[in-house]
Amino acid sequence: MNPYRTHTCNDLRPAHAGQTVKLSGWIFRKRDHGGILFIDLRDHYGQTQIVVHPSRSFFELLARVKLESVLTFTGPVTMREPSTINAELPTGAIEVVADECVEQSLAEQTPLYLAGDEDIAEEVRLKYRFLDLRRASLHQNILLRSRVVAHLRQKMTALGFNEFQTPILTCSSPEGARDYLVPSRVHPGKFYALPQAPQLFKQLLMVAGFDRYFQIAPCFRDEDARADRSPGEFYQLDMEMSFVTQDDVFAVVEDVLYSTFTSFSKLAVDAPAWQRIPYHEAMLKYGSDKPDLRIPIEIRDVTDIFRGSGFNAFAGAIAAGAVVRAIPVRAIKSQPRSFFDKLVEHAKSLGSKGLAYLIWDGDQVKGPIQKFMKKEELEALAACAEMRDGDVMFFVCDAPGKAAKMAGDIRGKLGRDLNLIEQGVFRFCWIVDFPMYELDPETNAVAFSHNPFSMPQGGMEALEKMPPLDIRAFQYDVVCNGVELSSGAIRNHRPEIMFKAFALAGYTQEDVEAKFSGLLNAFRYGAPPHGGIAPGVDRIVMLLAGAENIREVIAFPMNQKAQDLMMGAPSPVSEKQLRELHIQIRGQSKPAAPADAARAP
RNA sequence: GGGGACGUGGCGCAAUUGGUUAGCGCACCGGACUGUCGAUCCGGAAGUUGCGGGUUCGAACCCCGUCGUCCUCGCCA
Repeated sequence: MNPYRTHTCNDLRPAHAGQTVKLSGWIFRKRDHGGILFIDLRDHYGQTQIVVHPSRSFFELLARVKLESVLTFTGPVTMREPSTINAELPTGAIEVVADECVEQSLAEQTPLYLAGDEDIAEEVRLKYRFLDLRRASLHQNILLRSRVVAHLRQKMTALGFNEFQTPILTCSSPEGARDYLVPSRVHPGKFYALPQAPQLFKQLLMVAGFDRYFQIAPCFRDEDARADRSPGEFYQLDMEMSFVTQDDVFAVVEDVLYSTFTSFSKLAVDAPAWQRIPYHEAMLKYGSDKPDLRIPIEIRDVTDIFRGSGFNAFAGAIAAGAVVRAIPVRAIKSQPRSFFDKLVEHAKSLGSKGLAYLIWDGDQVKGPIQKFMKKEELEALAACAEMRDGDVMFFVCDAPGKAAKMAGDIRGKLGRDLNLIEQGVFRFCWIVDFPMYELDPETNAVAFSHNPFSMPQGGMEALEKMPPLDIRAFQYDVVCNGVELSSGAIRNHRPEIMFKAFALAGYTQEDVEAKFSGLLNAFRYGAPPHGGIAPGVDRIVMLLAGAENIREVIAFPMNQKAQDLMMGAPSPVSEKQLRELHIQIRGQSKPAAPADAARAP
């Protein structure tokens, strides 16, 4: 018989009454009445009340033992008196009367109190992650993640995808984010890089004829953190398919994500097919390429109405190439003056010179810029967003990209501050038709705007005949509630189109050959048209868990500065290790720990 | 690298905005208690207010610097 338990802490019910059982777990809470002691014994599965009578030899030990100690109890399952049944607990109708007690591991006082619901500083939670993970909310989030990953695997396999592993030690990629580098011992001065994504490998698997690839793929990028972006590493449901169009990729992703979201959340989920919003339309209407469609505000372009108007601040800027974006909001005229003032301050903090607005009040239009506007101009503004009594229209004026971004930020802030965000729903959309190229704001040169390996829409003909900035790529994002869940593309599998695409961005054929020889070589021996996408697993689980922060769905996350406070990573290494790797630390920051670190080579 | 918020016993917070011995809840320690389920009651210990400097008769509070955490911008093909 197992020496630790016959049942888990969530197994026992009235039907077990009379049986002698053995339970092991952590002491979650104690209620000591002197003449009787109740212990809530907790394990992964649940909790069970243990009753200890003072006649027992271990009564004194248990009265003093610290919470979170691990113990094993043996005794009979007993029905509780009706008045003492705890309907809140699945095991609340019974209790186990302790006849024997074995201490497995006594705990010191824990640095966080696990039975409470108080907020705890992240630093403490991260340092004692193994304790924080015992708490119900985080424990459940990690379990949810486990079930989601299992579901993704099952679903992908059912759809005919094969799971692969790809190298973790690979080579640095010339484009994209900063790499994590691993020095080579055997090759002085050379480095491996951790993959930012298995992008090239999955394309090579398509060239190898595997047809449908997927992987729950670890990705490593040395970029700074955000609330929805853990530093260092994250996971993607990486997939790639041969002989597909964009529509085929969309169908798979809609199937997988819809089934995942409906399986693991009670919230309403947009049923496929999800709406497709061209990139330019998203930037215009929502001021973002990851719009939160739960916010019922649509931005308008009103440049033409302000062009030549009496409001010189805008009219002058428009003459110099600026645009005006209007953000109409319903029924907020009664907001206090401070609301508007704060919003103006917010706009200034975004880099705007101010934030103009007009208030539709009865049959009048009021507000700081009203006096500059002609009656017909006000009527045109009212018409473009069907302004009615009580509505307010905010205006930003700047260069097109900046104006869109500011308007989008203000749209989001209004949505949050005014509680306009639709609750209880996952709103999905595709952002499609990303531009292939954009102007580098510093050099004013044509540069790739996203993935240089995407197939340009129209292929070679588009590259040869269209103005580069008008060319769109077969590139797409899935967005859910304002969170970018994934990016993907139909790939460019034709070397001659690739050379041309890179040429427009200023790369010679030799550049491309030098940087991407592996992929190019593969494409010279028969490559299938292919495409794919890679939904972010952490973000999917974050949405499903309703978590505000991605660390809430990662068992062992790093902090914002990419440190693991529990393990102490990153850490200094010994001089011996550095020598083996042919590494010498530059500048002031010498490795701290080993005594021999100071000895110069 | 820039901006913002925060930093007070183990944990979460407060301190009438510069004024008595820095207070409260939880956890902890001691005592009481035979039916609780965030037990209750009584008592106790625990603080260089992140650190360093400055202003002041007097600083948790104001100023300068510094460190740390989080949010954000840059960055994330």
